[in-house]
Amino acid sequence: MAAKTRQKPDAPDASDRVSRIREGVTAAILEHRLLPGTKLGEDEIGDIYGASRTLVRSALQQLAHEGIVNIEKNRGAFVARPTPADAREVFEARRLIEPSIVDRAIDAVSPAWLDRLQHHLTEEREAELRGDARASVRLSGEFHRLVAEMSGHSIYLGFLKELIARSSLIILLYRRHDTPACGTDHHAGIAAAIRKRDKARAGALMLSHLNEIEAELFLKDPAADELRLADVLGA
Amino acid sequence: MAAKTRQKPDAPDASDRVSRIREGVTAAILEHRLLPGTKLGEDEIGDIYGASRTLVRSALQQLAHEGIVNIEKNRGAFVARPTPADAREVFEARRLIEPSIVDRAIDAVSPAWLDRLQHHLTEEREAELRGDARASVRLSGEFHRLVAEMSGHSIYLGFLKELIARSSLIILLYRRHDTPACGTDHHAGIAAAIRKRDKARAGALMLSHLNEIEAELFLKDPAADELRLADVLGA
DNA sequence: ACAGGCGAAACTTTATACAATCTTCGCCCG
DNA sequence: CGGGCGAAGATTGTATAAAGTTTCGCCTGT
Repeated sequence: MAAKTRQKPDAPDASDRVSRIREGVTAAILEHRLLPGTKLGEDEIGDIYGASRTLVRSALQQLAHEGIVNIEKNRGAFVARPTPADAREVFEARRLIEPSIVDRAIDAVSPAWLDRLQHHLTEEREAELRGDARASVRLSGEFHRLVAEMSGHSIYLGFLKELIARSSLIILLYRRHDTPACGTDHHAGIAAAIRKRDKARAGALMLSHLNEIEAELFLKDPAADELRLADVLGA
Repeated sequence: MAAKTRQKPDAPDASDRVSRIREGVTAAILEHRLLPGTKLGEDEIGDIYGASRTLVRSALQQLAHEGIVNIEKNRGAFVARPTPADAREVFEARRLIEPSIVDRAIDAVSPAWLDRLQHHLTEEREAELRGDARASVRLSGEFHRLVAEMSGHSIYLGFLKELIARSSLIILLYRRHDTPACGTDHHAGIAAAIRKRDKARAGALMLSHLNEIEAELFLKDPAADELRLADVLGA
C-alpha cells in the first residue's frame, strides 16, 4: 500500500472534541435555542461538554471567526447580534454567491446527490407538517448547504456556511411575521430545476428565493433599536 | 458625548499580542519569506515574538481558518500548499466577488479614498522600480484589499482577505515566468476607472486582470507533482 | 435618601505543567 | 549490508493554576 494513508485531510469536523463543541453550539444557535446576546461562559460550556476551558475557548474563537459569536475583550463570548446593515450585507453576498453555486451544482449533479437532495426535501416537509419549528429552521439552512456541497467548490461551501449561520440569526431577529414555512416550496422548485439541469431557471429561483426571505425582514435604520436601548441603559 | 466609546469593534487587528503574531506570520507568508510546506513550530514562533505557546497556538488556529496554514494533528502547523484545484477555486471565487466589490467601491468613492488609492499606486510603482520583489508582491495584494475596504462591505472584505492570502501562495507555487510586475499597469487602469465612476469598465478591467494572473499560472492536473513527491519521499 | 467609592467575587486572559503522540536515531537481527 | 524494531528526544494536545480585569454589591459620607 503505497497510497497515502492520511486520514481524510478534508474532514474538518472529525472526532476531535473541539469540533464537537463547535458543532453543538452552532446547532444550538441555528435552531434558535441560543438567542442573540446570550452569554456563552467558558465554564458553563465546559461543564456541558465535559471539556476543559482550553478546548471551549478554541471552539469559541472559531465561532467568532465565523461571525456567529462576538468575543469582547475581558468580557467573554456572546451570541452575535447582527445589525440590519450586517443583514443587508449577508443577503447581498448570498445573492451573489448562491446562483453560482447552483450553477456548479448542476454541473456536478449525480444520482447519488439527487437522492440526498430528495431525502432532504422529504425531511424538510415532514418537519414542517409536524410543526417542529426548530427542525424546520435548521433544515431550511441545510438545504442551501447541501447544494453548496453538491457544487464541490470548497471555498464557496465555506463562505456559504458562514452566511447561512448568520442568516439564521438575522431571520430570528428581524422576521416580521411568524412564517417558519416560508421557503419549503421554493426549495422544492430549486431542486426540481437542478434535477432538470436547467441552470437559468435554478439560478433565477434561487435569487427570488433569497429576495423573498429578505423581503420578509424588517430592517429599520442601522441600529435604531440598539441605540434606543443603549440610551435607556446609559441615561 | 453620548457616543459609544467602545474601542472600535471593527478593528480585528488591534494591539493584542495574538493579532501581532498572526499579522507577523501572515506578512511573512504574503511576502514569500515563508515558503509553502514550511513547518511553523510553536516554540519557534513563541520565542520570536516573546509569547507563550497559548497565544501562538491561537494565532495559528486563526491562520488555519483563513486557509494559509494547515494544522495536522499531532504534527504541527505548516504553511499551506494549495493544489491546482484549490487555485482554480480561488480564482473562480475572486472573479465572482471582485467585480461586485469594485461596483460597490465606486458607489462609496470619496476624495479621501481616492487619495489613499493614489498613494498606494505610487508606492506600488516605486517598489517595482526599485526591484523589491517582496514589497511588490505584498503591495499587489494590498491593492485589492484596499478596493475591498473602499466598498465598505465587511463580509466581502473578509472573504477577499482570505482569497488574497491564498492567491499569494498560489502565485508563488505555480507562476510560469518570473514576472513580478504583472499587474501594476492593470491596477492603475482599474483605479482610473474607479476615479471616473465607470462601473462597467472597472468591473471588466478587474475581471481581465484576474484572468491574466490565472493565465500565467501553470496548473497541471490536480496533484500530479505532489503525488510524485510523495512517492519519492514515501517509497 | 442618594451618590460615590471601596472591595470581593466571578470571569477572562495568560502562563506553566503534565500527558500523549510522533519523529528520529541507534541497535540488533536476518 | 539492509531492514525492522525500540527507546530516547522532541513536539503537540490538554488541563490546571496564577494573574489581571470587570462587575456587582455594599458601605460610608454628605
